[in-house]
Amino acid sequence: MLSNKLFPDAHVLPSIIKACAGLLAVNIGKQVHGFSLTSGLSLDPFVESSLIHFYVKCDEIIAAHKLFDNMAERDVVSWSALAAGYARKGEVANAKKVFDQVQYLGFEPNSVSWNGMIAGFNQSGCVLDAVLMFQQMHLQGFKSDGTSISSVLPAIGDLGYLSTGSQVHGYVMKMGFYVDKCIVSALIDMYGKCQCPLDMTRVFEETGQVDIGACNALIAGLSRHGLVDEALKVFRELHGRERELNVVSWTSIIACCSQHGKDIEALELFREMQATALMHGKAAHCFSLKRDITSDVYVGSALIDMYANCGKIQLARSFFDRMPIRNLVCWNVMLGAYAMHGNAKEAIEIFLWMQRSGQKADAVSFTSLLSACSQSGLTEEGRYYFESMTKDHGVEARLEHYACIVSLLGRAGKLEEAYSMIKNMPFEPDSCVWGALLSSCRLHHNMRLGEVAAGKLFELEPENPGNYILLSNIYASKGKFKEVDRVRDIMRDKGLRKNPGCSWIELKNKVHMLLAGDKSLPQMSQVLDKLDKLSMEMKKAGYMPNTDYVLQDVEEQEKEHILCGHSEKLAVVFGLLNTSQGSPLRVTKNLRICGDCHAVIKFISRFEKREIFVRDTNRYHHFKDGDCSCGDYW
DNA sequence: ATAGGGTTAG
Repeated sequence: MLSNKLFPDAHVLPSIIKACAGLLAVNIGKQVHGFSLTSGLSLDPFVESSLIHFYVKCDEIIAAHKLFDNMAERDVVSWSALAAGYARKGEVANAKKVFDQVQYLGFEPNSVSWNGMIAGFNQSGCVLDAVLMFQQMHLQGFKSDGTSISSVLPAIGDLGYLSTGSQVHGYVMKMGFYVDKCIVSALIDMYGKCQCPLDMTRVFEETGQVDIGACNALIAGLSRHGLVDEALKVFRELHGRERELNVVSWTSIIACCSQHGKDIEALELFREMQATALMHGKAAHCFSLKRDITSDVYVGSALIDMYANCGKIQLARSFFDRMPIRNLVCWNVMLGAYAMHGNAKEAIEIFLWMQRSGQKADAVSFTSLLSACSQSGLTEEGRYYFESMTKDHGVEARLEHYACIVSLLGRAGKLEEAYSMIKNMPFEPDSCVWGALLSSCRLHHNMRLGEVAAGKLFELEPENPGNYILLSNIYASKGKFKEVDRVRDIMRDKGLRKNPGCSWIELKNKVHMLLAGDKSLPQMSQVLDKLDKLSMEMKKAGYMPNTDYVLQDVEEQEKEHILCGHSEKLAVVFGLLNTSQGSPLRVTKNLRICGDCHAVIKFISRFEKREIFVRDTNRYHHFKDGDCSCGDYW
């Protein structure tokens, strides 16, 4: 238009601004705002309210409010947009104040006003306020329409309000809303979240139609209940009918597999998706190229997570720094990344930055923050944030937070304090909390509390071999071999075996799996030779094998263990033999790294001049020049 | 003519 020397007027501008809001094109939108100011078109009420909405969508509530304050006349639309904006930000008090003001000034809130509030509260996770808004709407005599219903259902699901959900379901039937695809999907989602997989399936079957949204909701719901095979079946049926699978279908099923340990299936589905997507041709390809997809909040968050999981924490951070927009997930992923690497100082730095940016922290943020403090021994900082969480941030402590704080105190040797923390918890401690205490008792050789924790764990999860092993380790470290045997007997009677240790290493695009005492590896004799040579060098350097950890491997497998060593050691040496001098090694282990292996790998990193990354179930260990990033605090 | 609200995944 401009290059044709045509001047935009007050009719076309709102559409342009709406498009900017839809694309979250912040900079272009601001340019259009500038244009409307210089041209005088900003005085038009339509232009003004579309601009308010634009700023609300781009999460710039302050800019939206400033605009609102300068308006000549304010109508229902502008009031509602502002109220919804505060709801989106999770500023509940402000949202309600502005919303009440609409009625106080004599305006009638319409369905868009109500629905905007419900949707806004939903987006900021204020799900209880979303449901209350819905109920208030009814109390004031407003009938909910399809939009209100599909907005409120996910909130009801998050809260697990099954009876409210069923009431809404009844209302849906009465009003004939079953034809609305969004509502059907939302109902399936709600029953899934309310632990009712049967009602979920019933709704899906009752509606008869195979809508893609409903299928996707069903797949997600089945996945939530661990019904992976059923989810795959629904997906395959959908796929087989040559129906249009959308990106949500693929994402749901891939997530379902990767969240339930089917990593290979997840990767295969991903490949299959790419092959299918190729058929959609150039249009999709051009779209993803033109749009810098790595800066999308979701893609970006996943990339940060992936690089952090692969040990490339600096790369993860540089992606994070370049994100144009960051949402809660994005911040939490970065916090979690630092927690996994035990970088508590950086985690705290990110947390403070998050506060300055106006992003509210949630329960997940604090889990990472506390876990980071616990990993690094920042005991006082961890205590401070645990208190501040409820007091200053309004986040109620959950089980996982107690598990973190117990582990924080326990690692620091404050076992009695950790125990009294458990005793004073406002709810029943679960296996994670007791497990944190037991691990700490193992670390500090505390038999008395170790027995208490183990006793609880044997009730809570009698089939988990890890707890028996930990208790027997405590006994072994105290020389109480009778008790060691007693625990071993219990394990044998229950038919439990120690989970086999297993490590992975990726070499030349192939993942190699190594088991403790594995003989199937073709290069095993070379690996053992190398290990022998390294042991000799280590002894020359004054290294003493840690018998504390050898004691955990009594019984038949003992000989193999001593001969072949633990899987992480094998994987590291296997990596040494198959990579060029000086290149880094990355190993993943299915259990926590063993203390003896930890010492050996420290030595190897210096002697062989290699950077070695080992990820265990708990965190990353980054070995370099004979030291580990964990500072031996673990 | 022009502005404001919805489901499923990460």
